[in-house]
Amino acid sequence: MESLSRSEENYLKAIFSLSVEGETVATRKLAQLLNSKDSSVTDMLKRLSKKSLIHYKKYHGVSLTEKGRPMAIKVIRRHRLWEVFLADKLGFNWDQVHEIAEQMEHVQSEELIDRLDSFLGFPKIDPHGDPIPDKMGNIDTAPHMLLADADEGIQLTIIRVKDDSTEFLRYLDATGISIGDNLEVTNFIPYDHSLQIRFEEGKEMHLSQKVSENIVVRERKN
Amino acid sequence: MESLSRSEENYLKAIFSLSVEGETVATRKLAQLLNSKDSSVTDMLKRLSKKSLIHYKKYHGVSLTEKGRPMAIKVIRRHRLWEVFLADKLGFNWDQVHEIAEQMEHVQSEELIDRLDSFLGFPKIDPHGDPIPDKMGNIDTAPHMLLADADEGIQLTIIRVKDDSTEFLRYLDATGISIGDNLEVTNFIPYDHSLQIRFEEGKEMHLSQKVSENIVVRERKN
DNA sequence: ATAAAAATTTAGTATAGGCTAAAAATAAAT
DNA sequence: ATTTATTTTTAGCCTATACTAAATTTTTAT
Repeated sequence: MESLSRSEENYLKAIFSLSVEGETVATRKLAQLLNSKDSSVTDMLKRLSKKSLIHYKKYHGVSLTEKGRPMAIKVIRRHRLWEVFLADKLGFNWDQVHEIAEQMEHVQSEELIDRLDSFLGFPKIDPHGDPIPDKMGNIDTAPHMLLADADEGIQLTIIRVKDDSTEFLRYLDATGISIGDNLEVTNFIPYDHSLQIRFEEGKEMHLSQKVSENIVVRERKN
Repeated sequence: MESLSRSEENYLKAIFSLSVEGETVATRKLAQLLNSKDSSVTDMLKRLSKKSLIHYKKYHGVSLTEKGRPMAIKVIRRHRLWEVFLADKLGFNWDQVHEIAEQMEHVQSEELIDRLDSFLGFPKIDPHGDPIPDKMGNIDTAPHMLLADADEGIQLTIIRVKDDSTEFLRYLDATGISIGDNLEVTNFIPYDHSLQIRFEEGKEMHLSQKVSENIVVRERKN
């Protein structure tokens, strides 16, 4: 039950979000995501390993342990709940909430988060569409894919974005793309991997590979 | 505009709250309030002095500069607004809010605090009765005194508490003493500096010196 | 006005967490 | 199967912040 430092929490969160079932997370990827140097990451990995929060074998990347995973999920739960608070209660735009939530997520109080959850009406997703883990650490993982990987002609719904950066979200706002929009890919252009899409209401649009790789969709049931 | 570390903010806040017009704050008092060693305080005082946030002359205590004072007030504003949020919106008791607000007060975002202020309806006081500085740093300083210093027979209103600790606040809850209560001192006992008080509704009570020194009152106008 | 007590500062040390540059291990390419 | 490129780790260093013990200054008491 010892509590973690801000840095340790950030590392766990980063490891969790880079984790893919069965694979291990590379030092370099972590350094990239955390904006720090590979050598600094190695240092911290050793510390986390000593605390049994991660599995670490020199030169072979890391994964969360049974002890570390729930702690990572807690940080993510806090982050996403605060994002909902900022957007729903304080009226922040979805491109502003991430940065502030990065700070709020480190406030330590289990009761605070439970009360916040209740105050917000037990939201299931944050403003970017990411699922919010419940108190027990259960996290919704409905089938989904990147818009970039969708086949032509399939009916899709945008369920979330992968990139939470201000720049990307402002771009989506500017082009009128939102969570919940229904659309289909009408044409995949192999040359630059860009896509032609058509929204339910008929509007058509052209998206670069980079954009379509940061939009998460699910097949529309019905 | 460079922003301060958590530690620096805590020091400024502590200096502010120990400051008395015209006097200087002693190293030892700060160490006491911050739960750290005199020598650690000396170190930090030098750093704050180098940043021109405090006036510091070796062996003679410190005071805030024109640059440091508004920064201290900002931290206090954040702290008290979060306390209101925790109590009014999340339903925390007044004895629980201080500790959590100690963490939330360090979240850096001017816009966050302004929006929070508005969301809360621009409250004037926090759950302990302490005045909340406005956006410009103006802080209400109406005449007030300690209950311990009040003369017998004067009509008083409890406007705040000096000690925010869980123990003290639980004691007040248990004895039914709240902000806003009207009372008068009926008898001062010189032997142990304790007081006999009578509430407006007639209830009488005996208070130790320690308790009466942590209750702030004003003379009841009318 | 000194001596004793109290407060403060200095000197030296520790820890968390980050960095650079060099060394070592792994992966990729001929 | 070597060589080359990439990734990762090690070694050594730095800053912020705290600590202990010793030295110094100020205050208090005789």
